[in-house]
Amino acid sequence: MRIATFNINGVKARFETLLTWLEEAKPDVALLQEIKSVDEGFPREPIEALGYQVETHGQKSFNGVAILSKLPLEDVVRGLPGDDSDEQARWIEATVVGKKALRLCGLYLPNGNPAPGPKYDYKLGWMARLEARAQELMAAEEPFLMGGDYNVIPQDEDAAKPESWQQDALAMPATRQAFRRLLALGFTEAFRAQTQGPEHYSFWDYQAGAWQRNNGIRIDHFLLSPECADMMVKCEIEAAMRGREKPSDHVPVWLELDN
DNA sequence: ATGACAATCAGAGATTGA
Repeated sequence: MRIATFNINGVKARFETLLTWLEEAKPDVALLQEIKSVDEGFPREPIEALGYQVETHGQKSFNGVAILSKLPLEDVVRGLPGDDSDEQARWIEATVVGKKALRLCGLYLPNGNPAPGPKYDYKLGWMARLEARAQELMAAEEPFLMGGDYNVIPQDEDAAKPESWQQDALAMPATRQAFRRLLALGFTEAFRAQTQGPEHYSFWDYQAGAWQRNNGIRIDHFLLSPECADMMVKCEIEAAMRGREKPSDHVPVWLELDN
């Protein structure tokens, strides 16, 4: 099974890009972030026409996540548990039923800038809730993964210019510490399990020719439970998407599982 | 230190993003 995570930066603005990508790349499952659309505004029919089941968790203008799957999805959960007052749409879960059941979690972790401040507090609080939910899922000892835009630069090698991110919410010590705490629950960070070294990025800013200068950061990740990591075949970043017409500022990250 | 770029909502320019 080939699963992709892709922050599309607006499903309306990215509709043609998304549809072409689905037709050509043919993911079995796509975890989408920043759909920036309410559920009723999501272009469900043309995507269903390509053979996908579409499950969305949207909101007006900002955020919003979705799961597209060629195999049936069951037990959809919308919203990250732990704070009923949180109205931001950043989390969706579903079980994809193939030969084995696999729990999928799609996430759009808060940016957190400026830091320090209330937005950074929200980010760290969200990460604490994420850890709690991950711990619950781990306890089930069944295969699951969490994929999405983590807004975390895990290490200096994950940025072309790490010095310029030292004071940024994506790379500050407390952010990296919270990410390490998550990993310490027993996750495999899929990309780094197979590929080492610098110059592997999933985001390039629209500004200042970041793509042309390869001034990128790696912030889109797959975390695999032990039972899921056992099924991993490969994990790759589709960087070429950043050079196409009307690109998102993020590119897809691919995970292939033998399941 | 600031802005560069893009999307959204709205119908200009502020807000958000990373």
